Amino acid sequence: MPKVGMEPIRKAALVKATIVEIGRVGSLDVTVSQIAKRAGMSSALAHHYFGSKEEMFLAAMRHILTLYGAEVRGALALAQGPEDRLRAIILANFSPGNFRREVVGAWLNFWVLAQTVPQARRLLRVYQGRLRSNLLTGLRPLAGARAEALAEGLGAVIDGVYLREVLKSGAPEGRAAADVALNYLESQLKRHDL
Amino acid sequence: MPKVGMEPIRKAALVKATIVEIGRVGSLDVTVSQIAKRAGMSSALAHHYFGSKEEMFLAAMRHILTLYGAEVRGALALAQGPEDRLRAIILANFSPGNFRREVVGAWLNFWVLAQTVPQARRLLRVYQGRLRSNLLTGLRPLAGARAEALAEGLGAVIDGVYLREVLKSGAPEGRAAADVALNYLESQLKRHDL
DNA sequence: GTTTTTGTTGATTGACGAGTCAATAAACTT
DNA sequence: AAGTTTATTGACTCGTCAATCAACAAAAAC
Repeated sequence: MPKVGMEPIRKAALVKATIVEIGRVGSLDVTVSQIAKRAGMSSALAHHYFGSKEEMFLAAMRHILTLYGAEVRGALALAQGPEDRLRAIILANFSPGNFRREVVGAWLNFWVLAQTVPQARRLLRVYQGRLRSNLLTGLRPLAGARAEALAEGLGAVIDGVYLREVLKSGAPEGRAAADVALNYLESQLKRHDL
Repeated sequence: MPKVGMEPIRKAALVKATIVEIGRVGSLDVTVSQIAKRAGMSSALAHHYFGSKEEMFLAAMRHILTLYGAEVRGALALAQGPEDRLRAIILANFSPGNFRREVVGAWLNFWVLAQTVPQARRLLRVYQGRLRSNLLTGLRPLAGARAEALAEGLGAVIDGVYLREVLKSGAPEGRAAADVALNYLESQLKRHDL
């Protein structure tokens, strides 16, 4: 019963299913059939809408980045003043959502893909740029000329802490992870006074 | 011309070829045939010696960790006093060798694998444990009770900076990356005085 | 000098998977 | 009502690849 206007619905379902499957398997070694099945359609239809598996992966990443961006934006909307903004950004980066198996799987594989697939690299650059500029608006009033270097460092710390947290055994503790990054920030800002 | 005592030679060649191929392709999507060909033998022989592809991957990781361990040990041997030790460890982590395409590919995929393959996770734990204990012997005299937390943080910073550095476009600057980590250390130690 | 162990590979198996195609059908257009 | 667009899938193609096997050869052991 072909209803018209299915395209966006199907695409959304496929994107979601792609993320879930990557999380389930832990790698990009998922078949289009698996994804399509989870999304409740035939693999032929998946190909019809996305053309190729790689397109599906890229769409999935775009979706992850969209969610991430929305979360950060939401957190920033409530923040008052530079310190609070920075705090909000860091906490958003370690929110529970980012520790869901699917999201973790997506990020790790995203990094692998960014090595070789230009599209993926571009997306990663978007994420890094956004984070950087968000951090900068918070840092400039507090650190002046050192803001640039600090944003760089904080970005790296956030990624590193996240990586450690998701690869340790046991349930990830987002709050503890965020504290490491917050601590970095605090100590760097204190140092500025010297 | 079957010479006896080939096993270690063949295995070493396969491990090396595995690492090179992973680096070339940028993912674990390498075939046993590709690896065997690069190592100058038939794929059947590769299976003969390693049994399965996964075994090859794990052997390759063990090799990477061995090289890494040797480099750190070598750097530590020359270091005098805690500050110098810490400095040596950080610099070793950002040595040119760690930025070779093959090594980068191995690490990124290693992280992906650690999500799901227990053996890989165990190996990663070995690396983290070694780094942690190395850092601790340097940190304890300088930071006392805060040594543990600092080692944790420094480990994360090292991973994060490395990740950023290898994923940026353009040739990686190991020295600049190391400076971020050194800077973190310095600022955390200064803070201790307050 | 025969048997066993070690090294080696071409050929094969068996399975799986990405992407295509032809066909079916409902819904819009004119 | 005829034609076009959109939705949908089962069947198929074509390729790949991990793993196995049978066979051959040299060395070592007995």
